[in-house]
Amino acid sequence: LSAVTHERGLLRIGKVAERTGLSLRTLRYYEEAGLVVPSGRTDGGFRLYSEEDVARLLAVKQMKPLGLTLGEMAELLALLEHTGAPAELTRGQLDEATARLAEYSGRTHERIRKLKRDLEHARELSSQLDARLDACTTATAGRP
Amino acid sequence: LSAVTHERGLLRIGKVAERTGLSLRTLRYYEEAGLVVPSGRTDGGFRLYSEEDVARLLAVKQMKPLGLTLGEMAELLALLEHTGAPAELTRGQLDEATARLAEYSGRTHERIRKLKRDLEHARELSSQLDARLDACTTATAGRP
DNA sequence: AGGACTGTAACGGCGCGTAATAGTCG
DNA sequence: ACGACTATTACGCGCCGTTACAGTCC
Repeated sequence: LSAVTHERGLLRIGKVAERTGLSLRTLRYYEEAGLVVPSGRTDGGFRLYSEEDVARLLAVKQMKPLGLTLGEMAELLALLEHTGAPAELTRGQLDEATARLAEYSGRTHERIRKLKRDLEHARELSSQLDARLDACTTATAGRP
Repeated sequence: LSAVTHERGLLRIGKVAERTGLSLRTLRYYEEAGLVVPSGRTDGGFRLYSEEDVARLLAVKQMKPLGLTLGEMAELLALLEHTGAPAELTRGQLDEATARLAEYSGRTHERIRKLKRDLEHARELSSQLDARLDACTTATAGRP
């Protein structure tokens, strides 16, 4: 069995957690949510992740800032796969996929605007905090 | 009673929700969490918010992007109030407040870095989505 | 008096963290 | 057979959304 997993380059959950920076709990939850389902299991029941699975997990990690639910991320990933070869889709499928992509695109642009606002607010608060911190250390310096 | 609330400019929860953009549920929860407790109540039990309360709520809303818990935001607001007049604090209080402020300042800087990373990732995904969207609409255009 | 508003209480949900317990691997 | 790893189950939390039902205001 070990020979097989090594040949095919399958990883158990611990190594995957190491390489992705995601917790074991998160990996199991992603499977439960249908977001990233490991390609296999050992006879004993251990999850086995392929390199593709890992790539998908990294993609998910990158998508996190978009603020989508896990279900939405699953749909978006599927959408990106399906539209990889648009020629193989029927007219109806292509229209549908395009519409869904457009929606996610819109939400992403909106999210970017929100992130910019958040960053601005964070900067304001940061300078306010630092100013107050200065005032306090100055006040401390002028003590007996 | 109406005369009193109008004289003092006290608002009921609905108007406060309108002006802050926060939901009724959120306002009630913030009170429960000790984050923003309305200055008064009517005899019948309706919450009455002062202009100061509203200002505090808006401050809270601005702080949201920092990713603090409601309890931490409460502490930070209290900290900013207490350090408003550092001269009135004992040496120990000032040291303590300064230390706590420094911690929040550090966390804020960290958060800003994270927001920048998130924004970058969101931009990447956005352009990827838009490119795919282009490919799909182009494919659609070249159909019968 | 009636309609708009507000109160409390309770359940639900997402995205995990955190045990607790038991089984699997090399 | 031993230690390291993993499985499932279940409870908890933060931050609310969402009823359901009852009371308040003008």
